[in-house]
Order: sequence, then C-alpha cells, then structure tokens
Amino acid sequence: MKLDEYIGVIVKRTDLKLNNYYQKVCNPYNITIDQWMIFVVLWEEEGLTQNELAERTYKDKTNIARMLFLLEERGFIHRETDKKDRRSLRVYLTEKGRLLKDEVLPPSIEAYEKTIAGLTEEEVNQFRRTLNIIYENVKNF
Amino acid sequence: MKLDEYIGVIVKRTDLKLNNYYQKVCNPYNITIDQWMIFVVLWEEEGLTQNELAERTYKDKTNIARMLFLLEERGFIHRETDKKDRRSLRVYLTEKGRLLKDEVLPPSIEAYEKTIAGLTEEEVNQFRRTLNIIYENVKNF
DNA sequence: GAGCAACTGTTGATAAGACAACTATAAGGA
DNA sequence: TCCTTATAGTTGTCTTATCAACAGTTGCTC
Repeated sequence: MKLDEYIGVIVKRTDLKLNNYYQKVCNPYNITIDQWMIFVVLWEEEGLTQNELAERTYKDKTNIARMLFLLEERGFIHRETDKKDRRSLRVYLTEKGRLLKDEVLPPSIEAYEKTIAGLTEEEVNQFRRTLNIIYENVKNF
Repeated sequence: MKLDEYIGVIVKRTDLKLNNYYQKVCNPYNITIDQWMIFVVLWEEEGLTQNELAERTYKDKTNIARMLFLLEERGFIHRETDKKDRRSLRVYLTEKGRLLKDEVLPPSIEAYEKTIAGLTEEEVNQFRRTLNIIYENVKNF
C-alpha cells in the first residue's frame, strides 16, 4: 500500500498546506495560526478556563498553557484565578486582543472562501460529513 | 464565523486524531508516525535522495535531514554520498529497516480499514477528490 | 475533620514543522 | 578557466504536539 493511499497521509498533507496558507494570513498581525485559533474562540466568548479552551481548540491542555503564557507575555490576554475553584484559571482578552478581531477576521473569512473555491455547497457539506465520520472513527484510540 | 466552520480547523482536528491513532499503531515498534511515513516510501523504493524523500513525504528537507539522522543513529537506514553528485545523499534501509516492513505493514493496513469504516467506496473516493481540490486551492500560497 | 481520588494547571523531555542563514558542490556561460 | 547561479544538505531558532510526572485544590467518604 502506497503512502498516498492512506487517508491519514493525505489529510496530513492537506492540513500542512492549509496551515501554511492560514499562517500567511496571520503573519501581518504577528500571530501564529494556533494563536489565531485561540483568538477566534475568545472573540466569541471570554472567561473560559484553560481546559475549556483546550477542548474547543482541540489542543492539549499542556500546549494551551504554554501558548497562553506567550500570549499573556505579549499583552493579548490576561488570566485570573477562578474565585470558586482556585485550581482554574479563566482567560480574558485585553484591549489589544479585542482590537485584533476587526483586523484579522475579514482576511480569515476571505481565506476560507479561497479554500473552498471550485466546490459546490453540497460538496463542502458532504466533505464535512465524511471528515466527521473519519474523525469519529479514530477519535477514541 | 466560528472556529469549527473553518475547513482548516476541522481538517487539523481530524489530522491530529489520525496521527494519534496511527501513532498508537506504530508504538509497539518504537517508531513515530512520521518515521513510519519515511519507511513506507523506502519499502517501495530505496536509494532516494533526501530531497526526493522530502517531496514524497510532503516534508521539509530540513526536517527530513534531522529525522534521517535519528533513524541512522538507531540503525534503521544508512546514507551514501552519490558518486556523480557529491552534494546528494542517497538513503538505503539496513536489514533492520527492511525487516520492519513485515511487522508494521499489516497493522497499518488494518488501521486504514478502521479509518474509513462506515463509508462506501464512492464516499471515500469523493472525499479524496474534494480533499485534493482543497489541497490544490491552497498549496501555492 | 482525615484520607483519598479526581481535577486544573505546570514543567521537562522528545519529535516535528517552518523559516532563515549557511557550506559545499555542480553547472552554465563569458 | 573564472564567475555566477542553482542545488543538496546542515545548523540554529521558534513554535507546537505528545507524554509522563508533578503540585495544589476540590470533593467525597468514612
């Protein structure tokens, strides 16, 4: 069985290029594509714990912790200990982090459009469905 | 636009889980999923240069060099300077690397089957086509 | 209350992806 | 032959993924 026949391999290949592309969109704002993911979640809802943020971005809590450390250092977010559960840290955007939204969101949406160029809406939906089945097939291993 | 709506995000999410899954298949043999990719190529054809190997695995030549260094250190491969072009290194499997094939290939194929469980052949083909269109859409950015 | 398990987040280590800068070799033209 | 340009691979740096081990906090049970 050749390398390209494995679904995992072609998904990875596409993921890498998608990352490169989205990263180029993020470059002018000096954020990484993974930091962008955190922002997209926080622009919708602030005050999440690190664990919640990890779930929503599909990232490991370890990485979230380190990424948030960098973002805090650069003044995009700040973290507060939850008063009721002192184990938890809740994450909030700073003004600097909030202002980024208006700059970054339009080119992000434009990038999305370019990603699916040449595909019909039904093809995109079918793609999402199939991708989801594959995700469910492997997620518990 | 929410995080999950971006194609790049759901592809990444699936890619991570696929990696986890394939990595678990590789664990008993003490190789990483990315090393597995190199092996799959070399089991088909030895004597490729590092650049060729990078192309076929969709990896950066920088990373290929470092991965091959590790594999060489562990005795799975060896590299020889090309006689005609002394800039090039050609990569060959050692006996240890070749023997791995019979062990690793069957569980790899089994993993592939589990990946696409519940999908028809036509759905898988359509998925490959769509994924390819997305790949082509973004690969040159 | 004391003990213990479960949970939140951190630290350390290894592997990999991306990019820039570098060395050495090769190839082509003046 | 000399010079320029292109190519193959390496090194350094930063970021992220994964895993194991750890500290502190919480909640449950006795």
